[in-house]
Amino acid sequence: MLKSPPRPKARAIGSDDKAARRADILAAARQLFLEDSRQLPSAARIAEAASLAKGTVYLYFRTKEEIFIALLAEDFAGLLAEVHSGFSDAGQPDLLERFIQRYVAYLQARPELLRLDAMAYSVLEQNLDISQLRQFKLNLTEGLVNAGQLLDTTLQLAAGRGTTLLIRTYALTRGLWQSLDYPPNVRALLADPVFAPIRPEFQSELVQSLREYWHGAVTLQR
Amino acid sequence: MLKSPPRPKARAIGSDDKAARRADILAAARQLFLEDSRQLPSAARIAEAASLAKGTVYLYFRTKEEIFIALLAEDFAGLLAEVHSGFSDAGQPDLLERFIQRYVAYLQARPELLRLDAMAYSVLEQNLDISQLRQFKLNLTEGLVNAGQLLDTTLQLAAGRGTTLLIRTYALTRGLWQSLDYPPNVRALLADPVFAPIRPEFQSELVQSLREYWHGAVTLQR
Amino acid sequence: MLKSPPRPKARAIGSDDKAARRADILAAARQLFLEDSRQLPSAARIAEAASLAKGTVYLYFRTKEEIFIALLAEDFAGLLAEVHSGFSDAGQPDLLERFIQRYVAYLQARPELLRLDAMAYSVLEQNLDISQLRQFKLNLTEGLVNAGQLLDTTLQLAAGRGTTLLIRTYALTRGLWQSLDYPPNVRALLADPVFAPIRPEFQSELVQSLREYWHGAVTLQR
Amino acid sequence: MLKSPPRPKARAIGSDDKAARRADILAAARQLFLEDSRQLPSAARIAEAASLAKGTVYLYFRTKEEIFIALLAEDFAGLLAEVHSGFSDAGQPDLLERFIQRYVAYLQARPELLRLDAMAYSVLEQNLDISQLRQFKLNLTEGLVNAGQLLDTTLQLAAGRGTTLLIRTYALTRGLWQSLDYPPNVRALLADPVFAPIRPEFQSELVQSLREYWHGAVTLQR
DNA sequence: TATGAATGAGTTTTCATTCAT
DNA sequence: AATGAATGAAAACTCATTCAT
Repeated sequence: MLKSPPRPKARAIGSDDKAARRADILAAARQLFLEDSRQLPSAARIAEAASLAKGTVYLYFRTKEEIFIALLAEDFAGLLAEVHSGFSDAGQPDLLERFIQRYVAYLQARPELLRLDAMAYSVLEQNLDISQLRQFKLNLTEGLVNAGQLLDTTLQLAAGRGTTLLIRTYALTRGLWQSLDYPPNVRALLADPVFAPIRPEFQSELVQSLREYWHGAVTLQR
Repeated sequence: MLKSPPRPKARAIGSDDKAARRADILAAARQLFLEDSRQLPSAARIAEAASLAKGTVYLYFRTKEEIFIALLAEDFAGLLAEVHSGFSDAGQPDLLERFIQRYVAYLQARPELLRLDAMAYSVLEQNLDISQLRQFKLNLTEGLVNAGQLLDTTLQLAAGRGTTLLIRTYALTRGLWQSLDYPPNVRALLADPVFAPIRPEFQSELVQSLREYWHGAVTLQR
Repeated sequence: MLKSPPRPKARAIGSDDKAARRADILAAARQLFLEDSRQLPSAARIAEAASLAKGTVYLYFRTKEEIFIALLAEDFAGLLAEVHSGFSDAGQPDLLERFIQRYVAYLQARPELLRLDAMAYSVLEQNLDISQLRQFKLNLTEGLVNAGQLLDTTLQLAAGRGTTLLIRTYALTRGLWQSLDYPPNVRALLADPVFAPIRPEFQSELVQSLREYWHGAVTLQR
Repeated sequence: MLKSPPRPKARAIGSDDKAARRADILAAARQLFLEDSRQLPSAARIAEAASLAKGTVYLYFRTKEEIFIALLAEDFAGLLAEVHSGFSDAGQPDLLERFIQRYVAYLQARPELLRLDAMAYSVLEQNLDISQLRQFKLNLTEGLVNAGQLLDTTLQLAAGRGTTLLIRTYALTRGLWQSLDYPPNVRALLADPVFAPIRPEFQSELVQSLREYWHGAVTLQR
C-alpha cells in the first residue's frame, strides 16, 4: 500500500556524509538480520529501517547482495583484527590457548557473523558483480595473508603455514556452527534426550575442537 | 498448432512401483541440482525432468522441501554407511588413514552432497513439517550414534567419543567445502596468483586437515 | 501424499444399494459443509468422509456441483413439505402466525440450508449440466406451485398468488440471513455496541419481517 | 519475436493522481465483473484491464478482496445516498411510493451491485484484514443509521425503526434478486412456460413486494 | 541526491476430473 | 462397480530493481 510521503532526507554531499549514509544502511541491514537471521531482509525493509527511500539504497549499493557482502567484509575484517591483536603480544605463555579463547569469545559476541556467512554461500555469490566479488576476495586474502604471516612469525611456522591454519580454523568454526546452531523451533524439538548426541553446545564444542585441531597441526608440523 | 495431448505416465500401483516413482522424482531433483547447484530447482522443473505432471510430484512429496530433505537423508545415510564399512575391518594397520582416504573419496564422488547441505542450513528447515524434521534428525542421530559406537569399539575410545569425533569431522569437512568450493565464474576469477592462498584444492586440504585434527584428537584423548 | 490402499467397498448392485450409496455421499457432503459452511468441501474430502474413493463419487455425481444442488433440492423439498403440513390443517385460527413459527423453527433447525443457498448463487450454476439444472428448477417449480395452490385454497387467494407469496417469503428469508449471519470472527468484531443496529438476531428479525410482509400482502390483496 | 518493452504507466505522484489511479483499478474491476458476474476477476486480469502491471495493483490494494469490498462500499454508499435524497424532500405526497420507484430504478441501473453483494457473502470476508472489514462495516452502519434517522423523522417513526426498515428492505431486495436473476443460459432454459411461476420479472416483483412489505410494516407499527 | 511509483518475472500448491487397472 | 494415480490449469502475491520527477 502506498504510504504518505515523508520529507526527503538531507542530501549527503561531502564524501564523509556519503560514507556515513552508507554506514547507516549497513547498520540497518545488520540490525534487521540480527532480528531474524534465517532470512535476508528485503531491500524495502532495509531502506525503511534506515529511514531512506528504496531508491536511495540503490545509490549506495548496486544490489542487495552488495549490502550483505559489505557486512560480511566488515565481519571478517573484525575477526582478523582480533586474531592479529591476539597474537601481537608475543612471548606470552599459552599463546595458543589465549588465542582460542579470544577467538571464540569474539564470535560469541557476534552471533550474526556465522549466520550471515552461512547464508552467503548459497545466496550472496549469485547476483554479485564480478569485480565486486573480486574486491571482496582480495581484501579477504590480504587480511588472511597478513594474519597468517603474523602467525608464521610468532609461532615460528613455515612460510604460509599460518594462513593455512587460519583457513582451517575458520572452516572448523563455520562447520560446527552450521551443525550445532538451530532455529528456535528446531531447538525445542531437539530438547528430547534422544537428540543429546547432536546437541552439544557450540561454544565449548568449538573450543575443544580447536584445541584438538591445533594440537594436531602443531605436532604434525614438525 | 495444437500440441498432441501428452499421455499420462503409467500408474504406479504396487508399493514397489510407487517407491520407484518416488525415487525417480528424487533422481530428477538430484540431477537438476547437480546441473546448477546454486539454486534449488523449482517443483515445476523437477516434475518436467521426471516426465511427470506437477501435481504428481505432490502425490509423493507434500512440499518441495520434503524432496530435498529426502535427498539429504539419502546422502547422509550413504556417508555414514561408508564410515561404517571403513571401520569394519578392524585390526588393519593405518585404520585412520584408510578411513580418511575413503571418506574423502566418497565425498569427491558426490559433489552435490556438500552443496545441498550448504543450502539446507538456510532453506530447508523453513517449510518443513515439524514431524518430518524430527524424523530426519532422528535418523541422522541414530546413524551417527551407531557409527560413533563402532569407532568407540574399534579405536578403543571412551563411550560417546566416536560420535563427537564424527560430528567434528563432518564440521571440518563442510566448513572447508564452503571455504574452498567456488562456482565456475568465481573459479575463473581466482586463477589470478594473488589468490593462491585462498585457493588450495579442497580434496588435499581436507585430507591434511583431517589428519591433523584426528592426530590432535587422539593425542589429547589420553 | 499417497495412502495405503484400503479394501474396496462392497459393490452397489441393486438400485436400492445404489440409492443408498448416493445418499451416503450426500450425507457426507452435508456433514462436511455443516462443519465449515464458508467453503464447499472438496471432492476428495467428501469421498473420504463417505469412505469411498474419489472416483466412486464421480460414478454417482457427474460434477461436484451436482452434489450440492442435490443437497439444495433436498432442503427445498423439506422446506416446502413443512409449508404444506403447516397449511394442511385448515380452519385453524392464527393459521398465518403458526405458519410463520413453524417455518422459522424449521430453518433454525437446519442452519446449513440458507448457507448452502447463499453459496449456490455464486458457485453452483457455474459448472452444472444444463439438463440437470433444468430438472432441479422443474422440481422446485412444481413444489412451489403445489404449495402455492394449497395456500390459494386455504387462504382464499387469487390463483397463483400463493406461489408468489412463497417466493417473496423465501426471498425475505434468504436476504435477511445473508444480512445478519456472520462468521465467528466477524461476529466477534460486531460485538462492539457501535454495530448494534446491524446486528439484530436473525430469528426474531425474520419473524417480525414476515409478519409485516404477510400483513401487508394480505391487506393489499383486497 | 521479442515484444517491445511496454512502457511504464505515468506515475501517480500527487494524492489526486493516486486517487485517480485507485479509481481506475476499481473501474477496471467493476467492468470485468460486469462482463462476467459469476466470477470475481483475477488480479492479473484487473491489472491488464487497467493497463497496469500486476504489482502496481498491489500498491493500491493489499489483497484482491480489498478491491471488491471497496467496490461494494461504493455501491452501498451510492444506494444510501439515493435513499437519502429520496426522503429529503419531505412533505411530498406519496413519499413512500416515490422512494420505492427511485430505489428500484437505482438498482436497475446498477446490475452489478446485487451480484457483487451476492458473491460477497461467500467470498469477500475470507481474506480480508479484520480492521478493514471493521471499517467497512462501520461505514455501512453509519450510513444506515443516518438514513434510518431521516426515515424516522420524515415518516414519524419510533427511533431506530427507520434503520430496521431499511435493513429489511434491502434483505427483501437481495433475496428477490437472487431468486429471480439468472445467467443467460439459465434464462434461455426458463423460457419454457412451465417455469412461468418462478420467472417473474425482478423489477416489478420488487416494486410489489416492497409495497406490500412497507404497507404491512407501517400498518403494524401503530 | 533523494524519492517512491511502477514493473513483471517467478513459484508453490490445490483440486476437479479422468481413466487404466 | 470401485479404485486412486495422474493430470495440469489456475491464481495470488513478493520483491529486486529502475527511472521519472
